[in-house]
Amino acid sequence: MALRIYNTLTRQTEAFVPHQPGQVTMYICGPTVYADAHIGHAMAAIIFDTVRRYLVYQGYAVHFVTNFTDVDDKIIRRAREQGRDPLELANHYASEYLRHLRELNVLPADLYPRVSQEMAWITAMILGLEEKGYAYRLDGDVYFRVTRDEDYGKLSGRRLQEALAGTRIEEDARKEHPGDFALWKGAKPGEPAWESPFGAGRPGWHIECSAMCLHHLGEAVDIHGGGNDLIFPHHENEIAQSESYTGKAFARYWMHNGMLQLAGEKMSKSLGNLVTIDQFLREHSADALRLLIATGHYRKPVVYTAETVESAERSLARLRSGLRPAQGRESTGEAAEKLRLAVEEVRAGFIEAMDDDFNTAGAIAALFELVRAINSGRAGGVSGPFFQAAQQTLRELAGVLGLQLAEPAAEAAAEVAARPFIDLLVNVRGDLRQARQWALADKVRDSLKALGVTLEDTPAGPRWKIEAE
RNA sequence: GGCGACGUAGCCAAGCGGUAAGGCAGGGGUCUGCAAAACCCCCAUCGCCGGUUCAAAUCCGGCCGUCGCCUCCA
Repeated sequence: MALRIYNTLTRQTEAFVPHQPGQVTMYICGPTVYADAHIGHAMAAIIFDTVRRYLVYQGYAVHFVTNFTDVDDKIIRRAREQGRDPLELANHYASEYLRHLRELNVLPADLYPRVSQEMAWITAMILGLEEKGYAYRLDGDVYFRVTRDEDYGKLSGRRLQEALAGTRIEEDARKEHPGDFALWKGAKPGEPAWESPFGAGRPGWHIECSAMCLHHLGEAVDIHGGGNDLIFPHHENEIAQSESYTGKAFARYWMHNGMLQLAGEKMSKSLGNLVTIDQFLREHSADALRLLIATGHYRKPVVYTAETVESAERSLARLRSGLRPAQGRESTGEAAEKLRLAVEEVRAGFIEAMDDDFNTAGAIAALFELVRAINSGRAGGVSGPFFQAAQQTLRELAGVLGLQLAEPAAEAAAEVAARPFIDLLVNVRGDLRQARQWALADKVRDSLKALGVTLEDTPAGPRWKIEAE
């Protein structure tokens, strides 16, 4: 078996064959930076990070580019409201976003191009399109001529005539065709503008990604991705521009992730039903979000509720249980052999699932089987190389999904201040147990529990942790 | 109105023609002074109605319901 990917363009799952053997280029459409990013953005970033990690795991050299839209109507409006400079505002949210990505354990891209720094490439491309008859000027604007592009609509499955019926597009009588979209917008007073052969202005939304992608990754990328809300019009228009410009297929595989749903609706800035990444991370770990997302399939919507997050947290605790140290000293024998075989099976199952269009849910099922095998082995007294190898495999495969399986931050925080006092109480309780003073010992444990400290007695002695609020 | 996706146990969710993965929650047991954790066991015929097939959750048709896109959006 080898990797297969669902391609939005063909609506089929296809064998993955990159242009250059062993090398993969990925371009993922990044956010427009004008407000705090929410966990829907995080979901897209996490999904494509997982795709990337798996490709690397399979030995590909991956060149990963994701952009920032830092020139845009919404940025300008927001900046005006706050009396700030648009680019300064965009830079602020872009660096915030980069911080979020780090916190979510998303690997950094090789490059984060920004519209404001790619103007030469953008205007050159528009000029090229105009020369080929795919674009026309209109009162300082430049539009793409959709009727000139014979296969326009192939990604989203919309025919040009159909798109017109029942559409809510404001008819702009000046345009040749209602579906024509702006490549360049002439400058209006008070707006940031760049000089160009068409006069001062700024790029339309779609052209930037085409230009940056062509500039940094060449005429044909292997994987071009983003949220499924970008299929139309954004990616449809990217294809139209890019292929009209180069005469070549723009992207080999189009991948689109499903939306995060809050209260049964897509989470979005315009609907206002959002949880920001900061809000989420104040109460939960990055692992919890990554696991919640990986539990489903990337093309389907993810249901976000207090209950599904809580479930993810508990599942995570179970995954971590596989990492606890061995207790016995049986390095060989039947139980050890059983564990060794389980590791082989789990790895094969994990790869088989991931090869099938990144079936992370199946991959996680394999992880849980490994956890059970490890815990079972530990209970059976297994230790030594096989036990270590099993745990190492768990770490490694979890890592492909971007899961770190670190103990909760709350416990780490306790190490600073409360640790000596808690240890003191735990020791006193230990003495009480020695003296068979069960009632007092239980009182200490119950009191600690009430304060959020959970105490467990294990063969290796007591262990405690602080529950996150 | 057009294009598309989806409906699997209390919840989340794989499977996509050969007789239902996994997790959470729940029940029983082992261990434990008692717990907790861990381990063992139990817990669904797949929205509804027809059809194709030796065989369907999986294919086809109809119906009901949910969601996304068609406007900025990951």
